[in-house]
Amino acid sequence: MHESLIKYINSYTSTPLADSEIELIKNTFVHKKIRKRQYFLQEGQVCKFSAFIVKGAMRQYTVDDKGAEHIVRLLIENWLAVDRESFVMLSPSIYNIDAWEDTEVLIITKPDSMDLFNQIPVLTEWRQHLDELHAFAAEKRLSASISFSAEKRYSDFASAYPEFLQRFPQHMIASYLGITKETLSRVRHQAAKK
Amino acid sequence: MHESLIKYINSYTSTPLADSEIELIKNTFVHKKIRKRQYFLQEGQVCKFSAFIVKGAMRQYTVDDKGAEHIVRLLIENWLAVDRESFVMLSPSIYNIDAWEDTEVLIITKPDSMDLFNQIPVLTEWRQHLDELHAFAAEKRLSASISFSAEKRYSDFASAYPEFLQRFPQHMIASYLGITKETLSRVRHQAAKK
DNA sequence: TGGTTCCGTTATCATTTGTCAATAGATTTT
DNA sequence: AAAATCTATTGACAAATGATAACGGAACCA
Repeated sequence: MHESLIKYINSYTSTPLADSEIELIKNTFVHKKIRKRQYFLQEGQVCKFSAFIVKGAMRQYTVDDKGAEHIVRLLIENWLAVDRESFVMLSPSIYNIDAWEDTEVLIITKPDSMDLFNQIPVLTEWRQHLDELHAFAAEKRLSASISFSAEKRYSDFASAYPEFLQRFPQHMIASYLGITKETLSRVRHQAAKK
Repeated sequence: MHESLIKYINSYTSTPLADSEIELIKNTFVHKKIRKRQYFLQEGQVCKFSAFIVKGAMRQYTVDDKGAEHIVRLLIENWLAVDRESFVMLSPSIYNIDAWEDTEVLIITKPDSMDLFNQIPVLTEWRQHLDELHAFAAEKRLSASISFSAEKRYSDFASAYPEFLQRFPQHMIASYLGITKETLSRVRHQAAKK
């Protein structure tokens, strides 16, 4: 169950985890199943857990005054589902996170994660690396959102994350790109003609 | 010259820097002046320096096929001017960074910064904190860009960063928000009537 | 199996935003 | 001081995107 997490951590650290460290990780991360459409986090709650996705697919979104959903992140295996600001600051979250497929996660609380980082220093490397990747991706997405047309954003997304197109319905992709599902449908129609 | 950097670091760490550590920092960060309109980084170059802005204002932007600039970040005192991906990965940057006001910065290379982080462990705390703030801000900006109208994005920006309105011309604010200067002018006109 | 919801597409029309052009005042340069 | 450049605004028109409604088919549920 924890193998994919261990493997994932090892792929980002200079020295592999020792057996004792692996034990510690296994004892700290708790396995949990989240069924399709079930919430992992609801707006207004403090995000008490960070969830490593072992299997499945989730989405993180806000809901506006008119009840419309705006998806800020789509998540699959090997990603962390968490509202980082709420998790770190203990502030109420503005996001909802729920499962789109039946999902299995490994969850950890903030205090447990702090202990774990203290006991396994090499994890700090892992976190730094993740932070960097996260920052790179955020920068690119931001740059795309202010610079590119809907069509270009979609084609970039489709080539960067082809598996997402298979696993999430189009109206969620549209929301993630900041356009309506009708616009996405038209954009795809245009693109197909070329 | 380095006082603002020292002060800034101390404000994010649990224990203040020792005198010897401060000396080390002063000897590692190099002071540099960048005149208005002078480049700190040009597209295609590797970003060899990270620059802490002591005084002044800068902007980071891409240039598209048609020669239009798209500003991804506006920077003032106490911010870091750097293309993080290029700095870390040694890859050619897709960004330009130049000074909008006459600017004074403290610059450091990647190797020097790695040495410094090894010699002053408490700096890791500082970096983690900055990474978190950076991630929070990126999340919010992204969420705004897919969810809100131009008018709402502008008013949010204006209340979050009022000093930027004073220091950067409107067409740069517009570019940062992902709209044209004409649209921003109209949006402001509308807002003023209310 | 029959009904219900979900999903994607299409059409029409409205709204927002972009493009292009002209203008006027500030600022900078020569 | 004159010329050139930069900045912000405005108008007319075009293009992109959103809103609403209708439709058929697929998936899901009872």
